This record gives sequence, structure tokens and C-alpha cells, in this order.
Amino acid sequence: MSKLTINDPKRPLTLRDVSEASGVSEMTVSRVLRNRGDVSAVTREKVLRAARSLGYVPNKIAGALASQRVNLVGVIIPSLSNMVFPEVMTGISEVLEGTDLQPVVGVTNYSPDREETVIYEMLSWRPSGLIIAGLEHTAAAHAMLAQAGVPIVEIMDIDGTPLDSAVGISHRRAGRHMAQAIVAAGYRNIAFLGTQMPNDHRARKRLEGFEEELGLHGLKLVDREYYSGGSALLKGREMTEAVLSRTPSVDFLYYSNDMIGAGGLLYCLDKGLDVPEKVGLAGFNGVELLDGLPRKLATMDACRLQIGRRAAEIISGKHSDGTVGGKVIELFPVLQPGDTIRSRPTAGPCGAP
Amino acid sequence: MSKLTINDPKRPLTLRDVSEASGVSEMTVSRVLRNRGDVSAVTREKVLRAARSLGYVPNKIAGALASQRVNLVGVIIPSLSNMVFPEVMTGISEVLEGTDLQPVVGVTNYSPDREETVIYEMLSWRPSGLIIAGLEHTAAAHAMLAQAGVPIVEIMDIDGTPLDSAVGISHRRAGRHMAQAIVAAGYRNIAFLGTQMPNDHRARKRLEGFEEELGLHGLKLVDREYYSGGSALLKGREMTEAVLSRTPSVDFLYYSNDMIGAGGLLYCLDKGLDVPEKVGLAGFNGVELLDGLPRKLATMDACRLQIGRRAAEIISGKHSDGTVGGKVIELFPVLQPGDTIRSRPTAGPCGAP
DNA sequence: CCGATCGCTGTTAGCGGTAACATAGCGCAA
DNA sequence: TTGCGCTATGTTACCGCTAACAGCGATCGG
Repeated sequence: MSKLTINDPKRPLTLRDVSEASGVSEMTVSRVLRNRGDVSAVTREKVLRAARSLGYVPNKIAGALASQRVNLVGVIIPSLSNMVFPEVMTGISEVLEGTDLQPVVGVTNYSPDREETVIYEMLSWRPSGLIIAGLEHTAAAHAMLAQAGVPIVEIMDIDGTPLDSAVGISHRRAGRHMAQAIVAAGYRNIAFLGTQMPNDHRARKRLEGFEEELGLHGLKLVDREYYSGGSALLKGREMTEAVLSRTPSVDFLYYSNDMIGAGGLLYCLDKGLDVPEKVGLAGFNGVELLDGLPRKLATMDACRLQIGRRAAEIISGKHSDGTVGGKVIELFPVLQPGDTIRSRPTAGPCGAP
Repeated sequence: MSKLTINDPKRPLTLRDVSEASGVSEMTVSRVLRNRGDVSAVTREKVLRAARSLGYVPNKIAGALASQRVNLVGVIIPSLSNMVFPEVMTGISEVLEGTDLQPVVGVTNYSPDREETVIYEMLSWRPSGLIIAGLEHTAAAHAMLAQAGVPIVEIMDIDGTPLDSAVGISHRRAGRHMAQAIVAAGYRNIAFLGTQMPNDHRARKRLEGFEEELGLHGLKLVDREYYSGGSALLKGREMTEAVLSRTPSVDFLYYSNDMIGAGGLLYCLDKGLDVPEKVGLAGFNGVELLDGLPRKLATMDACRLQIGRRAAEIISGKHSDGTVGGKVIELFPVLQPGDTIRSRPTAGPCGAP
């Protein structure tokens, strides 16, 4: 058995092993493995060969401790199960791949306590930065983030006071815009269907903005229906059925997300309802899933990819301008009317804006 | 300004700060913060108060280096964008939450090179274990995993030789079973529609098993169609249209995943095709999305939640038996016939089994 | 021809914790 | 009173790596 290729699986490899195998100091090995400082081509080659043949993998724990630098970026999001956050992650990854930073994901399941725990765990690894969904955190979480001493970017939402930087859209305004479009199209008996999640602040703000705008037109929601858990598509169907049978006068269904909206749309089409004439529908997020539906659901793009990209750029210090920290980047969602809102504005009782 | 609550944001807090603030040694603080060893109630309280008021967050980098223990489990998967891996993650998280271990996700985008890089990065943090999708890895990746000296669990697939432990299903057999069911139902002109991903070995194995079984019945695929990228639902529609117009004789569409299958189903329903009489459909995975469709797509549950759970149990050492390493757990997917395969077995030309 | 400079490599001293062992104080039986 | 065992706390020596600086021969300009 060759000395070089066999090594005791019990004793983990260290720089010293590579150093001995290649006949140079640990420091030189370290330099080679990090491409840092001047090392002669001969030495470099020798070291690399030794490292490879041993199967050496550097210990980042020790490296990070010694250099006081950790190339990790914590990303804290509520869920991976919907189509929203994976796309944010994609944006983040795209940008970070051009740097030496790496994202590490933590999931909170929309629980503030869980979020607090995840933040604590993340910070205990001393990451180079943190990207976290939402502006609402527990007092303790807030304190930890404020003390962390690394860039923090709160994403998705800008209706509130950011701790450091923020990238997102105004959900309140998104709700208002959608209400405007719906009212302008002549719908008057509007129902809301959404998630029963006290901690989904963004859905809450959209609904608040939506109702505010309805109020300006002398309107109120004629019905509302909440759900939690289960298959969103199926829930969308069930909720829609419930609303339509309970309140037959409803002529518009506003969903808190595209998935339940899609379920509702499929239900309406199944029942042969006249969409968008007799009943209109709209969701939120602009998930690509909608492209495959028989009819295109009205929605509003939440700029998820952009949010991920911009947040990662802030963390990686790639600002276009030279400023550091405290940036707030507002993105503007675009209404995609699809095929489920009447396009001709009906002459309503009150003059259109 | 109180001395206790204000601290220089430039100098990061260490155990020493807490130790000085509470008047005990660093070691005692460490013990309190980890609930280890005997510490008197008074001291404990004093320390906790000091730590909290300073906002101290322990440095796991230093802790891990000193204790040679890292409570991290690397999870390496190809993608987060489909509905498959998030559910595996859910299973993993469920189990790990009962331990002191934490999952860390790495995404490979079905690229072997990327996988190699991710493995290297993961191992450089010296995790307590690694869960990795698939049995196929580059030679270098294989070598690293073999040398790692920590439990490795390869998940999703068991058609091959595991490095250490494995939890999954036989995709080859899953393909065969589906073919059996389809043939038994009397379909004869079968087309395959799937992803164009040379590195999705599991989809490949399903197709291989599928074709093998067809061969046993003297059948061959009458058409096949591949796609890559884009909205899966939409692609499902487009591919289905392409196949049906190119090969009108087709009476069954076998999709490599539920998402494109759902798109195909919606297309068929749109076109008023007689499903499942004139044309049958089947997908793979058993994603909950299907529950909301107008008709239930035939599929096969891939046991994703279970796979995640069992893998995490192996890593956390919660075997029911006492053995360590080298376990192979095979799970058995269940055929869910849904509404898109004829249930009455047609009396075909060759006698049914 | 000599000091300055350069290119390459080695030495030293931590980084912030924790394992292992040492120690101080105490109660208590003999 | 002595000495033993116990509990609560402190001391020491690292963990594996890297920043900072030191050393040393070769090259070079004046």
C-alpha cells in the first residue's frame, strides 16, 4: 500500500499532512490552496499534487476563525413550498455566484419565534451578511440584527422601517392598484379569498391597501374566505365554491396568491361561469405556472427575481453608487391583466378616474 | 448611556465580555450557555442576564473548532424550483428539529461539476453528515465523499451502488409498473414526454424501465418529445399538442413528471379529447398540485416526505436497529390511477396478466 | 562591490471557544 | 480534627488555520 494514497480514515487530514507530503511549510500550502501571495510554480505544483492525492479538503472552520472572514450569506425566508421564494433564491444565487460568497438558507414557516431562532443560529456562524424576508420581527430578533455588525437586507416589502437596507415592493400600493383596476373595469361586488396567516404581513398589507382603495370608491368587500394548509390549488376551488354559493351576487374574486387563484379559475371554468364577464378573478405574484392555464389569470408580478438580485448585490457590495448600508430599493410591480378582468371599462355609477 | 447596554459596534462580543460583565470565568459562561456541567442557579442567572443584556451571540466557528463537532447536515439537491425537493426538505427538517442538527442546503442545478463544487464547499465545513440526491457523481466527488469520514446518505434512487447509505425508490421499477398498468388498461400507442436533462438520472431510469416493460409486451414507444426550461405547465401543453398532431394514433401520454403531465391534461380537456377513453395520461411524483386539477392525473407517489425523514434519521443516528452505515432503505411508490387511465382492462390482443 | 529591493518561504502568535484536568470550599463520617 | 467525596469554578492547552512579520538568497543600480 502506497503511503501517499492511503490514509487513516480515523484521523482527519490537516494542512500539516499536506505540508509533510509536499515538503514545504503549512503556510506555503495554505498560500497555494488560496491562491494568495507569491509561490513559485514548482512549489505550487508540488503542493497541489500532494493535496489532490491525499484528498485534502481545507477546514473552513479553522480558516474562518483565523481570518475572521466567513464567505456565507444567511438567507431567511418563510417557506420553500410555494413558488415565491425559490425564485428569490435564484436571483440571489445568480449574483452570488459571481463572488466568493455562498447563500445559506433558513426557513421560518411564518413563525416569529422560529425566525428568532433561525436568526440566532445564522448569526452564530458570523456570516458576511443577512438577507431576511419581511420587516416585522420580534423585539429580540430586531435587537440581534441591529447588533450583528454585518449588512442586513430586508426583502419583499418596503411598507415599514427597514433596519438597515431593504429591497421590495409596496404591498399596500399593490393592493390599491389592483383594486383600482378592478373597480375601473366595472366590478362592484368584490370578495377576498386568502390565507389565514396572521404572520403573512405582506398578504395583510395587500388586503389593507385593497380595502382602502375600495373605500375611496364607496365600496366594501361583499365576502371573504380564509384557508390554511393543504393543496393551494384545491383550496382555491373549495373557497371559490363556498364564496359563490354563499354570496351569489359576487362578481369579482380577489385572491391573495396565484395558486389559490388558479384553483378558483379552474373551478369557474369547470362550472361554465362566464369569465371575465359575469365574474372576474385576480391573484398575486405572477408565478410562471399561470402560463399553462386555460385562461391567463390577472395578477401582479412581485419582482421576485429582481428582489433576490438586488439584495445579493447590496450584500456583495456591488452597489452602482458607492454608498454603504441604509439603502432602500423600491421595485414596482406591473399589473398583468390576463384574461380574467374585463378590459372595457364599464360606465359605473360613479365616474371613472 | 449605560455601560451595560451600549457596546462598541466595531469590536465583536466574545465570551470574555460576558465573563467580565458577570464576574465569572469564560469557562463558566460557556457552561451556562451550553447547559453543560454543574453551575449554581445564582451564577447561571447572573451569566444569562449579562449575556442577554449585551446581546451576546456565541461564535459557533470557534466552538466547532474547539469541540471538533459541527451540528450541521449538508443537503445537496438538484433544484428547489420543482415541487419535489422542497417536500424532501420538509421531511428532513421534521426529523432534525428533534435533534440538535441543522440542515444546510446546496443546489446543483443538475450539473455534475456544480455538484462537485458544492460537495467540496460542504465538506470544508466539516458537517456531521451529508444527504445527497442521486447515486451518480463525478470521480472526484465520489472520492471526496468516500474520504469524508462522516455518514453519507444518497437519496431518491436505489438503482445503483450506494457509497454508504441510501434511501429511495427504484425508478426503473417505477417505470415498469406504470407501463404494466398502462398496457393492462389496453393502451397500445404510447408516447413519452419528458425533460431533456442528460443528468436527471432518475427520469432516465424510469424511462428505461418503462421501455423495457413495453418491450416485454411487444410494444415500443410510438413517439417521444423532450423539452428543457420554461414553465413546465405550459411546456406540457405545447409538447402534448406537438405529439398529438405529429402522431394522431397516440392513445397514451406518459410524462416524466406531474407538472408537464398537468399541462398535458389541461390541454386535452381544453381540446375536448375523451380522457381517459380516447387518450390516457400519467405523470410521476404525486405532487399535491394534482388535487386541484379538473381531473386527477394518474401518477406514482415518489415517497418524498418519507425519503427525507428516513435519510435524516440515519444521519441523526436514530436507526430502529443498532447498525451504523451502509444501510439501504427501499421505499415502494404506490400507483395512483386517478381519472386518466381506463380502469376496466380492455381485452387486448394478448391476454392480460 | 555594497546596500536596497525583490521573490519566495518560514516563524510566531493568535482567532474564540471547549475538553480535560486542577482546585477550592464545603459537609460529613470516623 | 482529619480526610474523603462532592459540587462549583478556574486553568491550561489546544482545535486548524491565517495575518503579520521575519529571513534569506538572488538580482540590481550606482
